[in-house]
Amino acid sequence: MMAFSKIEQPQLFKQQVYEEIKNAIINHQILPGEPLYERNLSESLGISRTPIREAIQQLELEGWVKSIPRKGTFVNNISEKDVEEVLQLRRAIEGLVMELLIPTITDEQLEKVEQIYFSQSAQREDNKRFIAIDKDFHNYLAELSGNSRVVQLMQTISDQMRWFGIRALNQLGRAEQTLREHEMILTALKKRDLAAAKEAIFTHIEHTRIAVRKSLQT
Amino acid sequence: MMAFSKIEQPQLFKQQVYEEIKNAIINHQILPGEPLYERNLSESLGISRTPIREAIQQLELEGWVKSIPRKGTFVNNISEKDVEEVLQLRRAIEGLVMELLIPTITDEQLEKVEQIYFSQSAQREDNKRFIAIDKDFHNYLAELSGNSRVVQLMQTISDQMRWFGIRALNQLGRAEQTLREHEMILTALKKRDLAAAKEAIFTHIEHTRIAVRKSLQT
DNA sequence: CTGAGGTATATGGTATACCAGATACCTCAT
DNA sequence: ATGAGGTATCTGGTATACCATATACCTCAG
Repeated sequence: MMAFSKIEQPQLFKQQVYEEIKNAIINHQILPGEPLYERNLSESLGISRTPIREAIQQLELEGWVKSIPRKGTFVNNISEKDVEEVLQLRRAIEGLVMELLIPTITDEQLEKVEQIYFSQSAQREDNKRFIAIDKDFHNYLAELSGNSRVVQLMQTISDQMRWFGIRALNQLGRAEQTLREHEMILTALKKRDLAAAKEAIFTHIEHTRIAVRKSLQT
Repeated sequence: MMAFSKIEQPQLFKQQVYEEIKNAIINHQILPGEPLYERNLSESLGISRTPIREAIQQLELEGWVKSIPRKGTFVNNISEKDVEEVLQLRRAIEGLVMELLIPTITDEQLEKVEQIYFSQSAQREDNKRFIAIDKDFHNYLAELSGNSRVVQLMQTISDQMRWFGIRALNQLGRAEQTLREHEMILTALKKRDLAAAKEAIFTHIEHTRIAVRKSLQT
């Protein structure tokens, strides 16, 4: 018998629409306050309203848009409060990740973390890739926590960070600072030193907070 | 001009259906593995499939059910892993709540916490009400954090706790222990003592974990 | 000119029709 | 008896039709 590869079921429309719109929001192609009309999207994408409604609902549950019955759905604003909230949450979650991580991390996993760190270092000139790898770094650590709810939460947090933080890296020296801080985390992990790891991640988040706030004021 | 009261817009079907099904799951009227067929629900509830689909999607995003394309959607199981995951998350979130809470809590708010504590104490014989007030206690603390994302997360966590923990309270003396632990938290809050508050909440969660695990084994 | 009230036309909410994949069962050649 | 293959009938996915509300604009009496 031939070696057939498993046929994967086709991706549902609603999932594709969800990704598409979310990316458009994160990349600031759709701005806060702008409407998302179902019929409009339906025509643009060449599909019916049903999958679009479902994609929009998911976006609303994740806080990207706000739907007002019989008026429309609109992209939410980013306030300074949002930044504070997300970063407070991130601090707690990544602290937890460190606690769960340290007792179980293997040498192979540490190597992979280091590898991500190196590839990020190599891309320090390319802002977009740098940010993509930054996300990988934090999400991989979340995966190593072994807690699927934490992984999911961290993904949402990463997306929101990308949304309002994409310009924070343009600040002079922020990329280098990020790399130094990631290195601190990596070093602490290698030693399996929980206190140092938590301190390193907290410092990193605090500096990120400052950078993001600065970028919002401009 | 007469004093008219504002007309509130009617609740959407999908929201009602969502509540209904979620409660049925939490109260173990629908058991893990059981199917939720759209047409079936549609007939039972006397409405069309559209709002039902949207309610089911929300339930899926929150992890209550799993939808398999063209097969059906089924109530998820509760594994010990789920208990661990939720309680790990809860520990991190409620720890954060304490950190955010202590510097800002007012005397009036403290009084309200105490009031909730008293009313829970008064209902120690009525399991159902006791659990409802327990939820109020923790959710109110979350509100005082001033972080809306934390509030929402805590609500989801509370629901899941209710789902797999409803029998934990049947254990001998668990209600009294819960009350003592809540009192510890309250005392620490009154002193604005962060370290003591965190220790108290961590102890409470750890004991809850043990009780829930025991109740799952029976 | 002004503004109350009608009206056309947006919107999302809901109901319904139809499609394709999944499944169980039946049929029938072996 | 058995099992391959057809078939009826489940399922969710998608498209479409229709409804009520919300809104902007128009009309016309004053």
